[in-house]
Amino acid sequence: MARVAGVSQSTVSIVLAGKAEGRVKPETGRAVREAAESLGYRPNVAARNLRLGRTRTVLLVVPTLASPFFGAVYTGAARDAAERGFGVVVHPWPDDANPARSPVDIEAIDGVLASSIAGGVAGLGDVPLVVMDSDPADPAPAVNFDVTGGMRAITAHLAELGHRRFGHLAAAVDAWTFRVRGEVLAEAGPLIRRTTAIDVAAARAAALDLLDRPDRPSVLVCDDDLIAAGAYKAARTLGLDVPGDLSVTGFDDILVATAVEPELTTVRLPAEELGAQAMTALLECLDGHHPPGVSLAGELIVRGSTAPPANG
Amino acid sequence: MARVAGVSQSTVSIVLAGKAEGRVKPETGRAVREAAESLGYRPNVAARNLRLGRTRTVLLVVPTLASPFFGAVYTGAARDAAERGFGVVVHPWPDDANPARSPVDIEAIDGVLASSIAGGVAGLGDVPLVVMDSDPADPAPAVNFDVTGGMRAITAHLAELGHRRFGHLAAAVDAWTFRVRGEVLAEAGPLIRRTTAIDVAAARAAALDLLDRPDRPSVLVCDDDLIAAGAYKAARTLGLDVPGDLSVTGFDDILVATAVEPELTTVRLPAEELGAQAMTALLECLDGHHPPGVSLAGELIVRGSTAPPANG
DNA sequence: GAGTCGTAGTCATACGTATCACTGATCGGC
DNA sequence: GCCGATCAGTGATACGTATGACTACGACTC
Repeated sequence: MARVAGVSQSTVSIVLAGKAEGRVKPETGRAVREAAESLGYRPNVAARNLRLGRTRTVLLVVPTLASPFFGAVYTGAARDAAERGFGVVVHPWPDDANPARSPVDIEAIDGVLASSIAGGVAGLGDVPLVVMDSDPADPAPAVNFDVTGGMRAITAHLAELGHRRFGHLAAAVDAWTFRVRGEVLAEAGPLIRRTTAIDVAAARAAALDLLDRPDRPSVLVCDDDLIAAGAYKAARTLGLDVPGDLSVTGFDDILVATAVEPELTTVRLPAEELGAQAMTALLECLDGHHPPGVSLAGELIVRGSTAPPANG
Repeated sequence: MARVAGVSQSTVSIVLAGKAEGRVKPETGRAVREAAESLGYRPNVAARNLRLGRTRTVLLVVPTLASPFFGAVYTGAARDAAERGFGVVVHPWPDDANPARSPVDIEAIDGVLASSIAGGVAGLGDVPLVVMDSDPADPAPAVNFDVTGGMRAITAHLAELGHRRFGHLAAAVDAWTFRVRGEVLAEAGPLIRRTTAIDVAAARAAALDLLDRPDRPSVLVCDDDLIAAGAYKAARTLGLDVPGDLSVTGFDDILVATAVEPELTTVRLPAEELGAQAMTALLECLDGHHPPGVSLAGELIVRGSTAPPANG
């Protein structure tokens, strides 16, 4: 390669690293790039990584990718990273994973972007870390959704419609984002609550539990759109019309929200934006800065699943 | 590290690479591993990659990760790869991506696993390649679903119920898997067809087109579960009951299939299995073998969206 | 004309691993 | 007691890059 261009290997390195400014004559630089192009030459990544001790790769830790939500987080993060020449390796961290076993080559990673919903990011050593959906008490830099605001928008909407007493289908996941939902809802008024896995069938069973009683609530507030889909099924089982006899709200605005009938009133969380902002923050950390925490607003999307309660 | 263990760097390398058999005394090996453990030492990946000229990393090319289907493919592939000490980097290839621009460091990749639905895998150079959902005429080793069998199961089920004339909501994607669906359906009997994007709203519009006519079909066969969700909405708009007035079938059995009401009759495609088998085949290729093509059977799942036609 | 400075590029080296060729030591066989 | 063989481990080297130190050369200053 260097021979073809008629220069030394050093010069090739300088030019292709984009550091030619003021150190290499423009025409020499051009000759190098042309030679590289014609030979299809690309610098060896492994050698570069070895020399620099950095890999321009960050790790994304999420509970699973078999969820369009985290797929969107990945998409946003990867786009943002690519713009700065970074790659993203994703590490799904299912509930049943053994946290002690880290199948990831931490040595090959410059930083970590973790969803707090994922089990553990402990034991990853001392790499720069940005957390998504994290407890604000967490010392690590964080990029969060304004879950409080989103939940308040829901309760305000429901109060305006005339609902006074809420049923809450809470996700049985120990994460800050779900705790906040519960707290905001509890502030808003009296409620009855049931926890459930984030799963249509489980949510249906939990919803039946809440609905099949004399004092049943006029609305089911669900921690997740999938749970809301389960609530729909429970309503149908009991012969309740949504939203005539029962209002339902979700959270996230995933695909399912518009696939069901009636379409779901929910809060849209900008998942791609979350990934992108979190990646931006992480890359700031890698540059030695200390980016401020970010809070992304959700947006209440009123669709057909909410209406005034039947009994006024 | 070598100093702590009291041996040379060579020996450390041999032990930690797992090649100690017959070359290093068991107790020496144990001492090395203990020293590594206590120091938290892990071999440098970049140096290993440089030395070996391989990275133990493969690239997965899919159209998007914001779909649980490809998320599942990833999950299966990653699990299978991890068992053999390989990592997976995923490269979403959206329709609007510029195929000429390959943002991936091909130099850092040992092989490629590509969904034929993804735009282009051309220009990736001469790396080993396994294709999923590929045209059987494609020379590359392939791992496919038995789409033909799945589609025949659907037509057989519908014929048995008494349906004679099909409406087909076809995905407007130029890929083998969708072409086959169309061909099998055309063999099965007379049909009217409309293409649509794989999107609830677009599918609803296409379905309205098929249904709002005097000779409307008694069943809508959809290339994808999401399209079926759109068909549901069209039916509701027209006041048609599913499955009383109109049967609907999907394909894939994604989450949406059980979130809608009535739950969808569809063909379950083992997406994780696809990813895993394809990865197995790719790793075979990397070992210099030529694995045979694989065809994975789908399974007809009869749920509540199909019934005999109204007019008998 | 000697000294200084800037420009354009080269040289040598180090990153941490895997592996080939090699060395001592121990041992069995005759 | 000497030879060959086996065992257990070491030494030296190369992978391809980035970079600090260095050189060659001309221009400019006084």
